[in-house]
Amino acid sequence: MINLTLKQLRYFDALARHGHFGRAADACAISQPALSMQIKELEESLGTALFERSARQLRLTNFGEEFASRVRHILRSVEELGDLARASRDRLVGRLRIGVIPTIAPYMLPAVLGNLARTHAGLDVHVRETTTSRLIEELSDGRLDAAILALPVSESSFAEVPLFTEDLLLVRPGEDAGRPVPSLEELRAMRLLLLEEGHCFRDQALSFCNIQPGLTRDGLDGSSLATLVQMVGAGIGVTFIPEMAVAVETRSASVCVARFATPQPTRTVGMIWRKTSPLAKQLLEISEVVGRSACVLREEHAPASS
Amino acid sequence: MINLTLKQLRYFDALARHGHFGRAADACAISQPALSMQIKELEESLGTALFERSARQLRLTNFGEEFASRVRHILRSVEELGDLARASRDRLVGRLRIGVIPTIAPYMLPAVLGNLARTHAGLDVHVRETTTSRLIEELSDGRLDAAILALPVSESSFAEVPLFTEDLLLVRPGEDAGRPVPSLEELRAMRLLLLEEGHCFRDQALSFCNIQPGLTRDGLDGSSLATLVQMVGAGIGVTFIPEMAVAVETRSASVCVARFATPQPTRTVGMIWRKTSPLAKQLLEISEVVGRSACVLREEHAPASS
DNA sequence: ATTGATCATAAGGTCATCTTATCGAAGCGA
DNA sequence: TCGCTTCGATAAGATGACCTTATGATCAAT
Repeated sequence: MINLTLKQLRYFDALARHGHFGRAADACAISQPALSMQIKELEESLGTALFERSARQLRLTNFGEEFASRVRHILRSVEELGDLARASRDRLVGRLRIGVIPTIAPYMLPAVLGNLARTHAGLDVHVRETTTSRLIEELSDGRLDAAILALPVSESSFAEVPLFTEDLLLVRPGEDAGRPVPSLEELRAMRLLLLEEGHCFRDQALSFCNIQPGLTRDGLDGSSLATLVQMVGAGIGVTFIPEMAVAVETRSASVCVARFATPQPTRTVGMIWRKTSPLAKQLLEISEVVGRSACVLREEHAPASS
Repeated sequence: MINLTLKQLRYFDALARHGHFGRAADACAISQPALSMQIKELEESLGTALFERSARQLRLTNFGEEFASRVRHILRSVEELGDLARASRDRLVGRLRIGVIPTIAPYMLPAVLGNLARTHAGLDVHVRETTTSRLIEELSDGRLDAAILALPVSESSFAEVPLFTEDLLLVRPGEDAGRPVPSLEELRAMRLLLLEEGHCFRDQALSFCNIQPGLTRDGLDGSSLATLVQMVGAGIGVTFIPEMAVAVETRSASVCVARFATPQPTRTVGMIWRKTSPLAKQLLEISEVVGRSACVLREEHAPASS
């Protein structure tokens, strides 16, 4: 097989343009013999003459003409590789695949996406909403670049950045407004509506109540916080929601939201990515944007601390 | 400026395809460290990571994906350069610009072009018809690849190949048929019709008659052999034509053609090209095709020797 | 804890490529 | 016709790019 080098093509291009070994060599910042030799080698490896050397003039052969036009195209493409690298070196650009768990996505994404669009124009954000375990799996094998979920994740291969910690609040039917916040024992006696298995938020609620994950009493699992809140509004039971969901979810339901006595249940929302990700630096930046978006969100909508 | 090498791009492509340093190195027939180093250097010169290296897996970065697709395109283009060279190395292909003088072109070209089309399919022949001096000029500065004309040309920078030598015949009005062929003295007394200045055939005729080129007596120069023959048919005078023109030019005119006594006037038709032309080898081939075309032509149509 | 897999690093040798110096051919002017 | 100049090719030596083998580091799996 022929083994051309870009160097040869660059020299050839210069010679084709200048039509003069000496000047072309200058243009390439090499000596004339070096250029002569490379051109000779190029012609030998092609098995064809590219130039016709007469005493006074240097001319491209028929084949050389065609060759030159292709070579120019190739050299341009190679230059573009460099441009592409330069462009993507500084700012994060292109596709960013980010996963978010369902108890965060609907509340944070609008603000986050809005802010990212402003701070990282040209970033093409793809969002995937699913459970923590799936996010971790997809992150691991490169189908995602980052994930926003409840910490801790404790995977040593991931970098973990906490964004903020928020309280979990109790949602009761509207008529319970004003009643004292139940103690843990009272809570355990109430009908607690939970998300389906697999949602970390379910586990967090159970953990707060000191209930073994296996020992849930009924099949009244909801597939989203919205569903749970609506069920609460219908008087079926009580549930938890995180602060960030309060404004959205309790607006249109006849429920009331109460803050637990300290120690309140909380969850820490954070962002994770593969430690090996070359986007690490930019992801840290992005995590700040995300964090700020979320704080604003929480402070605007959460009920005052009790 | 960035200085990429094709080698790096080839290695990168292999690594992108295999996703494994060891196997990619095998595919490139080099050792794994050699590949590692080239990839590292490539990434450094780009200033961006192309791969994300985790313990177990090798993955292209976002940028790497885009880079890979462009690199593949470039590598394909480079391969095509090789193909192009291989294709044009063997058979002469592409444009061939050939010049022919006007006293040859109309008679030889039909046969020559036909034969070339058969023997050198894919050859795109461009014909230019003009005087010897212009042909030489255009050949010199590369606007033509070869020329067919009357030898000798005596330019040391040209290769000269004689194709054949043909006799020049006398064309007289039809009623002169059967009359003895005039001697040189008688000929000089007759009204000799000639081509315009610049045509070598004019000079050849004058030279045969031993007339100084400056001393032509009247303004009855024709711009083509056809014109001259028609004028002879009209009884205005006599003229010469080369054997190859006899069949074409005397068919439709009331003229008769006579062969001179030996030593007959002759002209040698040949082909020339720049000695430095890389087409030299193929041009020699072509000159044979041309020569054969012309011989057949002459033998078919010329009147028998007296 | 050990082993195996995998990629990075190190050290040394080889070959490609560069440089300077020089040659050879050809055009050009005296 | 004889230098003189220009231009590309060639030669020889120096440098550096690149490859190889050997080894290190890391991480996962046993």
